[in-house]
Amino acid sequence: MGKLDRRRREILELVASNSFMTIDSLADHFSVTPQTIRRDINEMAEEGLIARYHGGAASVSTTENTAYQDRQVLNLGSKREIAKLVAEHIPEGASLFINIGTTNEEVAHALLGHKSLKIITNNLHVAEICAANQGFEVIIAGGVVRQRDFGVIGEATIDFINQFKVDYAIIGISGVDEDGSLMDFDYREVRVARAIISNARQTFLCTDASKFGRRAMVRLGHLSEIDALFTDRHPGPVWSDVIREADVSVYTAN
Amino acid sequence: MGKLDRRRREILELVASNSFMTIDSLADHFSVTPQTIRRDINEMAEEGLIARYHGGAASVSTTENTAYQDRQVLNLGSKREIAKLVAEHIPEGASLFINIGTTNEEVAHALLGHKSLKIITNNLHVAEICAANQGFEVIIAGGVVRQRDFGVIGEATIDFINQFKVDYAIIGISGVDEDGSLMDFDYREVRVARAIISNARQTFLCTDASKFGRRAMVRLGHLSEIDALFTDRHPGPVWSDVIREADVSVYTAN
DNA sequence: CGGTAAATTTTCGTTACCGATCAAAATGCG
DNA sequence: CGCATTTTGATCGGTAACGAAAATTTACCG
Repeated sequence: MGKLDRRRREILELVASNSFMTIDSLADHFSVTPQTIRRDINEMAEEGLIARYHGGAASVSTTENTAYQDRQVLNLGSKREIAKLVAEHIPEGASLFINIGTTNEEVAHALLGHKSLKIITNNLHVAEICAANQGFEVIIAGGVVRQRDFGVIGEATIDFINQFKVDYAIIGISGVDEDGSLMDFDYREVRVARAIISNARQTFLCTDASKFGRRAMVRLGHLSEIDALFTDRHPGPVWSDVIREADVSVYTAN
Repeated sequence: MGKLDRRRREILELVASNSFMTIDSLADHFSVTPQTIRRDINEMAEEGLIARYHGGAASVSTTENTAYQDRQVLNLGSKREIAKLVAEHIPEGASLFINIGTTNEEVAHALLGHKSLKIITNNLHVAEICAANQGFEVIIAGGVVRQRDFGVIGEATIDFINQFKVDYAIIGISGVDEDGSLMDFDYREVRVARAIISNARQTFLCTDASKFGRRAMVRLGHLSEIDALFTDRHPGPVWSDVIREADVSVYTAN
């Protein structure tokens, strides 16, 4: 293999892992002139290996599920802040369940600052995020993968979860009714969530305030089964009474 | 929320899902002048939300596991070709096991062209890739997630896999000895692979020719247990005899 | 060692993008 | 409605990146 092939292969790697590389930074990296890099990436762009842009090159997006990625960015700011708050309440060395939801994926990110945790999840993304930390023991629940949000559901999943008993359950939700009922759309996911709650010593509900008042079909449980609610702002006066009666600690980010 | 906030949020989404966006394409998309887009992305770049480059903006890489991503691009070309070849030998409607390995992840990509498949895997990435296809039923095996390659391993994984019996096993490997022994580095992964092979009617070994002669510690099995070998070029004369004796069909890409 | 081809650097005129500035338009608010 | 503020558009000189082509170096092979 020639030096040229090796360089082009490495360019491909660099562009792939940084998503964008300037001509100049590549020229520096290989100690060649920008011209040489231009020739490389122009030819690679013709082969469709990378995408050429003015000033550099980007990886050609091979990603299948853009719909999900788009949804994931919605309300990203508040989700991040909620996640940070939750992470501050999880002690080092704890064991956790984390279920489905984009907010929970942000929680997983926020938890990466911890040294040592034991995490059991039915969310493919959470498993993948947490696996990055050497100090974590990550366990994925087996079962059918739901296409919509990469959640794992089904009877096998419930059986799997029932094998464990952990310190904290991190739960997301699709909606909260005026009477404090926690609601979701998929009864299979609800059954998994119930198994998670009943096998955890404490349950944290993580959801942005917009979910309060949102309608969903399947009843998951009630606020009184929750120990703490983490949200971006207080959900509003309608829920003040039911939250107080349910004896839920409320933590608001910001 | 103002029109400006909405536009910036959407810019963030577009940049995130396309990894790079030019000023002009964004200006077209929002029907504003490039100046306006420049202002937007310059300010967002100051906040650290995106990365500014000459001619456009790229997503700031939040990715944790660059080491794995780098490795994944190695030999990408031949892996893709092997994967394509494998996909051509899998009939519509079949049920499959797919285990760990970057080549197998490419197989998962290649299989997306199929309409309907039932896929059971202990590889987080394969599950995620296959979940994109509405016609697929994807099942992830439960167990401990290995940090190195997002494989799921352990006793629970073996039990889970033993629940199924499928048409095809798609198997990757770390090395093949001169005597035809299939070798791997992790005995826990080997035990999962053995469970997969014994619960499949046919086994396909997918590996590039560079693995032939590579050393590894744990014996997984022997070429004679394999029905077909998919590779990028014939492994060489040293293996000709053992392959013939093992009665393995060899398919070489290109 | 010499000759040939491939790869890289150098040079230079051209094009595309940039930021600053100011004017125009939209928006918000009493 | 009218004023203040924010947001957007237009202009322009300056700079960075571009491709083409020639010159130079490197790699290869007998």
